[in-house]
Amino acid sequence: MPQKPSLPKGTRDFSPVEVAKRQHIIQTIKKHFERYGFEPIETPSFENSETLLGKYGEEGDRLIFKILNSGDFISKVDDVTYSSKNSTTLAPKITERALRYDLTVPFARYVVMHQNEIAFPFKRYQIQPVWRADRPQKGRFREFYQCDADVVGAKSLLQEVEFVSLYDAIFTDLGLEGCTIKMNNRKILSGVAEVIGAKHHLIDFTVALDKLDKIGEEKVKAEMLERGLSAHAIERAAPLFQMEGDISQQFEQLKKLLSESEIGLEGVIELEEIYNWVEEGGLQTAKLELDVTLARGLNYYTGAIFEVAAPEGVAMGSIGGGGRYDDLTGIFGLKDVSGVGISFGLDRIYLVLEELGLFPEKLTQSLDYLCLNFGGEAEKAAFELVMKLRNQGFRIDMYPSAAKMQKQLKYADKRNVPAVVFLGAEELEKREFIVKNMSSGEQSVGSLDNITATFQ
RNA sequence: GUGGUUGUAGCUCAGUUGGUUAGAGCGCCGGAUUGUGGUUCCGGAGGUCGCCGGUUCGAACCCGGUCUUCCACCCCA
Repeated sequence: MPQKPSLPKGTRDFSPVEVAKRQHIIQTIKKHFERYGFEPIETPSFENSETLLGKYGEEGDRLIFKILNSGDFISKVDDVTYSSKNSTTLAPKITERALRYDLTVPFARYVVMHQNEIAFPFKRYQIQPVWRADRPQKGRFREFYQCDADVVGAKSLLQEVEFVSLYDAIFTDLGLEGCTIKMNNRKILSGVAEVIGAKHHLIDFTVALDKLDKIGEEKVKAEMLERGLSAHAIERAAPLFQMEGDISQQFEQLKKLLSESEIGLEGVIELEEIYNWVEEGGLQTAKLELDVTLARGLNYYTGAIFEVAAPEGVAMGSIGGGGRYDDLTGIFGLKDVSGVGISFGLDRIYLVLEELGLFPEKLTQSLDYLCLNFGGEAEKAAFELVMKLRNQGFRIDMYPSAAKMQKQLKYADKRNVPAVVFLGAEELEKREFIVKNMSSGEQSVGSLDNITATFQ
């Protein structure tokens, strides 16, 4: 009995139209990456487990897909480990490889391994799928694409400015106007933790703060208490909950709050400089905002942090993120290489563009013309015409058999062909053909002896 | 990983307190129309009701398990 086929949780098939739409996004992103001087690389879909494990925190490790060793791997495990039934000690012995979890850590590995061939600063982009053993939800999949651009070996804040501009250029080109680029700085978060006397609770402090827009001030404070912060510390952090005014006023409020913290002030000054640079150049459609509660994906960021939110009214998690990480390659033994990068979430951008109806109509057209088939001598003449037009670069297909016209036209309809070509016995006799526009219904006559007069 | 939710035709969904042969709309195929599609009319095909097991004379419906979907946590693109 044949089994019913199914797809693993969190994965999807893509139809021709969906692939065309995804390619449209990818092509747009690539075009702008290259315009800004980034070069493409690719890395394997799986890495050695030790390359990935421990880089994303405990939570991240849990979400990494581990690949079972091949061969008789159980017999190689010692009895103590085997009988302990402890996944954390057993797993490393039977899974020596794992699917990549993002593109940044494999990139860091790449940089370290190829450091002698690379001309620094190295600007690379990478568009490949990543895998996470997460529980799927809307816009969260177990297999999804990331589109990353990073620069390593350049400490200048000019890099951050370029990335903001790149975000703006790409989202504008995709027709996705009104995106918000939220910006924060790890140094500000560290500084705040320092001045409120919660230096050792930095992570607890930021994780709770990050939820401000979602659960509100009271609940955030409650969570901070629960996470071990003192009431006094929370009280001192009050100005964070009351940031107001335009961005430069917010910078002033932060400076006041952080006046005792060298690192905190440094963070504010960095963002201020980025902001001033961006202001000078101007953005096309995106808005750059300061968001001191932004703290996600904090694991390896050390400086600026970015996150992009879709235009208002679209319920979707962030569609892009990034930041500066000063010592990512350090874990692989290469010190003092500063890096900064951004990422685009292809799958989420797709969902947003779909929801807003922003995909160009043209993408659903896979053919410029369909040539009908009337059989006999006309079929040969039609095939000849089709081949000539293909050689000229047109996307043209010929119906493979002399089926009823009704059927052939219905097929043209379904394929969303803008125009069909008729070349039957009647036309052949006069050395002609007819071109019918499928949306207007208009027909025009062309000459077989001068096809370029019709097709150009 | 925790708690909840969902699954019936290709798609969107009905289906009464458990009771003969499980329905609709859209789509699909054929005809009206042998050289003109997207409109209309007529006809037709298509389902082991997610899967496995249990209760019952009898299960789409009740119970258990499992997979899937979506949601809230966790975390994140």
